[in-house]
Amino acid sequence: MRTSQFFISTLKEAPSEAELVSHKLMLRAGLIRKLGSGLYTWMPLGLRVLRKVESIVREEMNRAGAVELLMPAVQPAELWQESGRWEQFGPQMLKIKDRHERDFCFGPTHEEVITDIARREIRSYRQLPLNFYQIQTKFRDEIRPRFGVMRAREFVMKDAYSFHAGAQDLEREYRNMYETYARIFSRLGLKFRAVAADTGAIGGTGSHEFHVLAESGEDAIAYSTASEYAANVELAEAVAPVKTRGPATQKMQKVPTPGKTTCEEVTAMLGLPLPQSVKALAVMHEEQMFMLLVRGDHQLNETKVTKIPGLNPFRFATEKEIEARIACRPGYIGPVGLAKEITVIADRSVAAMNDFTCGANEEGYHLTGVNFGRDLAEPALVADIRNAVAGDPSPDGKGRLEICRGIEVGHIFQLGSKYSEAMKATFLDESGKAQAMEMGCYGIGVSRIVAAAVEQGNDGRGIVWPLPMAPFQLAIAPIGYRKNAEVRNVADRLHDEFQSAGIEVLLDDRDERPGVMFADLELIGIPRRIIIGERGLKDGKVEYQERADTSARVIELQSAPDLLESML
RNA sequence: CGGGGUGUAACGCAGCCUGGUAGCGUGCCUGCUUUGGGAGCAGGAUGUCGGGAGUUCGAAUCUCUCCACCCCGACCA
Repeated sequence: MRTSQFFISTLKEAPSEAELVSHKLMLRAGLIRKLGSGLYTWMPLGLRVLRKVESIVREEMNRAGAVELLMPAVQPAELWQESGRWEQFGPQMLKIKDRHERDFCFGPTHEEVITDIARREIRSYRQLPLNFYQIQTKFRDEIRPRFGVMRAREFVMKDAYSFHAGAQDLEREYRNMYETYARIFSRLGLKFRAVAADTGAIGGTGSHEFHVLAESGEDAIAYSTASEYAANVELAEAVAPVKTRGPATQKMQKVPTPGKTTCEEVTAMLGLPLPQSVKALAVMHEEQMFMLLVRGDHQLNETKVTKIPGLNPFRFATEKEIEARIACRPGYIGPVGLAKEITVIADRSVAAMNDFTCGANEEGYHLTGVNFGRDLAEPALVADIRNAVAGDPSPDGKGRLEICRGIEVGHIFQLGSKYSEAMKATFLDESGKAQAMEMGCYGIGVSRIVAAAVEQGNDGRGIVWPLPMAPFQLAIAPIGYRKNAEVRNVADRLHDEFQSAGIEVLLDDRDERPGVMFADLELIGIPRRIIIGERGLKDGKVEYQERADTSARVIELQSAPDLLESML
């Protein structure tokens, strides 16, 4: 490929809307262009990268025994009403009407469509198991699209759905997909980690997320330093502290804390350590109020709270509700002397505290030296309601937890029979009895992978692609292409040789000055380049440099075929 | 959705407070020179100043309204 026949459009400065490195670089390198919020054109150069990812995903899915198909992006409402998700999916689903005023949606996912296929096509256990997949554009109307194609509304996804005669076989395929995903991300050259995950809205039993590790990732991952344990912080169990509660050693005292409403402010003022304080949060389930207690240095985990019976769904109490039921302004509320109808739920670590500090239920005052059993009743319920933090014991009992950040690029679920039952996808088993199929589903954010790779691989000069994702494997940069016939001839010859050997080579025949060429080639991140100049050619030499190298090395023009050899 | 911010040339920005008919850098076009790290000189093109309404002799600038985009958003009780 020659630049003159291709399209490269780089920017010296990134558009101001871009915040993240990957977003900036993808715009500057001309990989993508924005059309609207969360809507991006994949420019020719970016599309080459996207296709690379797709084809690796496709190869590995095929190798794993999955079968590719392609479902419509636009789906009739009836299917979604049948599964109950037409309403449930909420505003994230783009709903549209056709000319007959019939309801459709632009598919955010395809469980319904594939289950419909399965119930029509699969009748016998003899046809099972099956794993169908597609690589396709999805649309999810995100509340806040951001970071370019990292969280776009329209994006490319590989989604696979498997069907099984029993739970055991589902588990087998789940493991198969787990291994396949690990192989895919390894082949893509990404640093990643598989973590246990919450099943979220899609439902089901077992679930793992695959995260590309990056500081800018939107998800926090807790992992053990001493074992394979890794989980999304949403899910990671914050185990009970090893230390049990100590005896009460202080008298409860009411101390004035005017204007100090946060645990940080109160402990700072009183000269106490932050972990000695308790944060009280008033939440509502319908008309009932609950008070949740977490240690001052901990954070509430809403997902965990939702799992407490009787608290799904819950919301935070308004200022008015707090004043009506506790007779106190927010900022000073606490569990002591609370009305009986307010249920107190304490985090495990709070339950193990003695002599703690909390709000006094009186504006401008907090209590110190508070102890359960003496100053107030034991909490009605002790549960895990906080986020795990670095230093917590690992839930598997091996080592301690560390926290890192990741970008979710894959997610696998054991769905069970949720959809097959709702949509009556049954098969006849060996005894001729109709049974609901067991299902699994497996997603990969293909377009997000591209952004994640840039996030993981970049330097001051631009993108550093993992070799398998690079838009071209080799660049030829001739200096004085138009002016010097010998330079031109050598460049053309090498281009043709490499190209016919199957190397994806880009010949920069724009006749730009060297600085411009180098800057562009480095920005777009082509992993290897050969520089051809009059100077070196006199001695039969050219230069070779890899993207990560700081300087080029001079090689014999004669040895170019060896170089080619090494690339194949 | 709530809060904050920004919309001026392809990109980055100034001008707005204090109203007087739009500018800088980069990029783009032409010519000459140059050619090993984003060239120099000379010449040139490009703006519904986000849209609409209003105030005014006069609006990028003031007022109202709509739109788009960006950032933050459990709580810190």
